[in-house]
Amino acid sequence: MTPPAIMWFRRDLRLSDHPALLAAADAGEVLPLFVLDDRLLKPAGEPRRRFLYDCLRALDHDLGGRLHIAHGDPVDIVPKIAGKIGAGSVHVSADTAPYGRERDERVQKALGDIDFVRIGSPYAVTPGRVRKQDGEPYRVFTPFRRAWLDHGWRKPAKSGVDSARWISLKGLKIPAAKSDYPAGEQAALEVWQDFRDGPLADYDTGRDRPDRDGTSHLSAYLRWGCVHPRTLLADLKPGNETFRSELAWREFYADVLWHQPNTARENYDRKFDRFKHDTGKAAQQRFQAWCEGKTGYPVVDAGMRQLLAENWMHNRVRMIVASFLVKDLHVPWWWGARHFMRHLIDGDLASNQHNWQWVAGCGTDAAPYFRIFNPITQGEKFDPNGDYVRKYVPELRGVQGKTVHKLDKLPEEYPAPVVDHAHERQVSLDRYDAIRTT
DNA sequence: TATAAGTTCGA
DNA sequence: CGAACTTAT
Repeated sequence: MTPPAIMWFRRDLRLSDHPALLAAADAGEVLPLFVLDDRLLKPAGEPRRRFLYDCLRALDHDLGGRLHIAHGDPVDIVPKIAGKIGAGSVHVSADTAPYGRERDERVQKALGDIDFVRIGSPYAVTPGRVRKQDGEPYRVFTPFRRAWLDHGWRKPAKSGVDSARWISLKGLKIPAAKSDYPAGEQAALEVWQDFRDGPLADYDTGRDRPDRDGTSHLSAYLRWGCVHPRTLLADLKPGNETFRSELAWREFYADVLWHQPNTARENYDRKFDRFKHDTGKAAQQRFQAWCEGKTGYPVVDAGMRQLLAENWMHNRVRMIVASFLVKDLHVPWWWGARHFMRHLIDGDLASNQHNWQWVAGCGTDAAPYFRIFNPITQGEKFDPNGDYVRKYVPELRGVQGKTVHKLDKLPEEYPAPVVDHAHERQVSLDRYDAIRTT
């Protein structure tokens, strides 16, 4: 058995916005926001070290957080991490007791009431394991998924033995779409069973409808370690390929970030380093409007307001708002990624940053740059009756049915469009032309 | 996990 | 004439 190493990342949440988070913080002061596999702590070569350094630096510097490390290892890299991140933001709680239950208990006691025990990585297959025959990592999702399936994984551990000990969020209520669903393994399993026996059958199309409840709502549980993906995978049937693929995407992006930790902040496709962004005062104001859900595009605004209200956003809408920020407002993708990480209850560095890169066209296996979402037609297609928009945009509650998507038929108190989509679409295509090398 | 513009085809 | 399909971006 590998010795447990416990790390977590602490960032400054605006706790006043989230009474449930506040209660959890009251219980233990800190929240375990980022948990690493202890194998990454072993001196096993530069790639692992780089992963550790860069993830932590990314989190600390880009997200305004604090790092807190507790461990029993004489791990030689800890001082280096401290040096990288800078004095004052790293607290190391050294504990030299032998590994085992006693040491776990001592560490836990030293760190407060949070039940933080970590076992194993939160992936079916540990990042870095699935490789091409020549040893190189996969850069395209579909072959990765095939190899990942072929690789296989252990059966899930029994409840209460493995996954339940992973991380605990006792007392933490996750403020997501389903109000009042609590944290913890038991709650995660109940959400899973509800989904498995219901919306999963219609997942292919149902997951794209933000006006309905067709997604699994498991993202926060997976991200916080309340449930292990192997538990879900073991429960899936041959017909559930789409949901299995969503889990595969999660593993794929973890693998990509493991191999290239710098891509948490930098373009995976370096050709995009030359891409022209808008970052001046006007762009900052548009970015602000986007953050607040005041762009004048109904689905975009509904999504951004759902994010602020619930710390969660429907996946289809995430794609729409991301496309809008990058391709209609021409803002760097990492601005949007950072905003998401600050607000999403399920925000995961690998999935978040690489899905943003996918939308921006600069990532692994990215969407072709010319795939530009039309925020109006996306709204009409996936929120056909306008129910989603009306739920989150009070100014539009008086507008009937699909009319909420008609920009020229919206009430005066609703913001005018910050930009003209057709024009900005062309601007984006022209800027892409400028960096193309074909 | 796209869109817009153009083309084909049948009612 | 609109739905379905094709194609360039």
